[in-house]
Amino acid sequence: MKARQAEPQRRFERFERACRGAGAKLTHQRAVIFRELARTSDHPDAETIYRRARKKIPTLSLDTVYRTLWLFNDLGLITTLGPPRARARFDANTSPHHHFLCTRCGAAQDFYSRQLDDLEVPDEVKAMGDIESVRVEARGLCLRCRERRKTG
Amino acid sequence: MKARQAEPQRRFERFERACRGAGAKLTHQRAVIFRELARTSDHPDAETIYRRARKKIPTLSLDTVYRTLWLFNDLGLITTLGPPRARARFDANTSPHHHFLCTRCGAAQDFYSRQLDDLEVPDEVKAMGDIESVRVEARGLCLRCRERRKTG
DNA sequence: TTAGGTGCAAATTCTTTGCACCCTG
DNA sequence: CAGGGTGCAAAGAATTTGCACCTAA
Repeated sequence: MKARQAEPQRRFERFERACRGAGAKLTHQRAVIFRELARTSDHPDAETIYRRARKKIPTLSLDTVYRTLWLFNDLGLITTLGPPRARARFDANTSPHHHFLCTRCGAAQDFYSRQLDDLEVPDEVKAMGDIESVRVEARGLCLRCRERRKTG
Repeated sequence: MKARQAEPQRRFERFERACRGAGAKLTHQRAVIFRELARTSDHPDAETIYRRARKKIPTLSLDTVYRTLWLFNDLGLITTLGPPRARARFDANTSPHHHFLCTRCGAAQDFYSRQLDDLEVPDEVKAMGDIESVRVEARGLCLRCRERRKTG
């Protein structure tokens, strides 16, 4: 686990390539923000990243952090926890089920699978706390958005 | 799939029991909001539920919807998509991995499992769109929060 | 009756935008 | 040097809170 996380350099090179490939400039801010996110595994929010990055760039502004993070997200360099562009979303279905989330529009669909309901997680995870539920989250472009991409 | 969702009555009874059990009053607003959420599987946000519930109770206010939803969440009657009390959270780890989320404090931890990386989802899901990733999301009380619950 | 619940309005918190200046390519 | 990027300040969303009245138990 430690070993897998110790690849900041590799990630940074990937970041450079992605920026160049997309014609996005490689600014100091972007580099610092990316490194700050790549060095941790605690899934920080924008405010937290802002606080940390300011130690390197005291003049950095929070809105730049937001813009930069969503750019990275669009470039496929990072992802978000939970539904994309999240605000709180609720689910009254308390029976075991799983989710498909559209990365473009955020739409969610339930799906069912006996096999997935009984998934075993590693002991390592059981040691993180008292597990209440285990669900599968599939992400991708939903049919409607795939259609739209072709059209508009 | 249809069959499993067609249990609004059962859900509603569960809702009544949970309210009574917790000493929470069974108000008209709560009943309507719960039913509105239980009847759908589209994982609406608070605003959407508000719009729908207003057809039944035109004087309903948005803040009541919020209060009610979080109450239901605390009673274990509903859950949220993604991290609890969500604001956007970011992840620069693009290698296959999975998440443990604390339902109390929202903390996230990564975990790894070759076996879970290769999870197969039902064909039904592949028909929902172009799947980009499949991850496992385990939820529960993290060690720190479990400790706190005992103490304070 | 009465404690908890609701609606309203105002306050917060979180995120996005417009614009003038700056810097990478 | 040109066009995208940044910082600032202000706007806009989303969510929460204080308070007086209302209602289920």
